[in-house]
Amino acid sequence: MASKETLAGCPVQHALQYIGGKWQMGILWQLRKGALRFNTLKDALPNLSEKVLTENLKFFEEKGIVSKQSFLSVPPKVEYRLTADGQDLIPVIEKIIHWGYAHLQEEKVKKDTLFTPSVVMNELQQEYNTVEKAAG
Amino acid sequence: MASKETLAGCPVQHALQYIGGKWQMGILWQLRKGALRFNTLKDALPNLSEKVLTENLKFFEEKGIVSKQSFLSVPPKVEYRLTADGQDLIPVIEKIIHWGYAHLQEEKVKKDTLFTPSVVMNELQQEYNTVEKAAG
DNA sequence: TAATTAACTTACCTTAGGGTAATTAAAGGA
DNA sequence: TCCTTTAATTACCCTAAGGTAAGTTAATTA
Repeated sequence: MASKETLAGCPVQHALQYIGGKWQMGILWQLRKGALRFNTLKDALPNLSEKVLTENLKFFEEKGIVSKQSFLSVPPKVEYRLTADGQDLIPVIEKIIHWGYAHLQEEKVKKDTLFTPSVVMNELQQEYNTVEKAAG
Repeated sequence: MASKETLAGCPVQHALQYIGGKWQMGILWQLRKGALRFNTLKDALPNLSEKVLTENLKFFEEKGIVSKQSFLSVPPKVEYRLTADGQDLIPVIEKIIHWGYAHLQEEKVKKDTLFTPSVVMNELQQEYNTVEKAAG
């Protein structure tokens, strides 16, 4: 996540530092409601490895998007939460998720449209009926 | 741009196909007002190479985000424009640019804040006074 | 005849993001 | 004594995105 330092003069490139990575939006989205522990976060995002999660959290922390709270205990307990700047990203991510959701449905419906369009629609709506499941 | 086919079931990953690339938002943003020729697009986005522009336009076309119109002439003339689906992405990109712009200013101001905060602010506002310049 | 033009294509290289798997710390429990 | 737990770190590897530079096309123009 070192190359993300460059081209900071452009709003687009700047924003891309925080949302362009494969797991970045997923992580931030999970944190939108409050603090989460490392493993909770990890479990919420299947296929996300510990290494990548650590990397991303460290980057977010350095950039002031996420804050970290370590409890001195054994085994360790660490909580992550969004800073004010991080919170500002949530509506942005929300908009992206909405677009993705809408056009994902569109795509799936196009493929099956010759068969059972309404059935497909219902399946999709059940599958994605909560925004909870939208990121990850 | 081949790996972007995978993980299509997640709205976030789906959207990332179209906005996660270094130049994707810049290209789409330039096209927001109407058709542009290949070289016009290229000139509007400094440091974007022809190869990468071609790759991205081809991808967008395959995905139905951008449409292409070739005029049979020598030298060739080709125009690109957003499809309806592509247009849907503009408000999303707009939101991203707004966030990037705001937090870019914040960052720069933090660095120089001990010296001439109001001067810095003015410079920044002049530098970025048009949304035109926001993407690229 | 040679140069210019627009929109590519091709070949090559570099890098960084991400994946996999093993290892670490210290305390408490079986 | 060994295992478990949590939050990392470390050492790899692989791939794809992107950068660089040169070549291609065919008609027009100097």
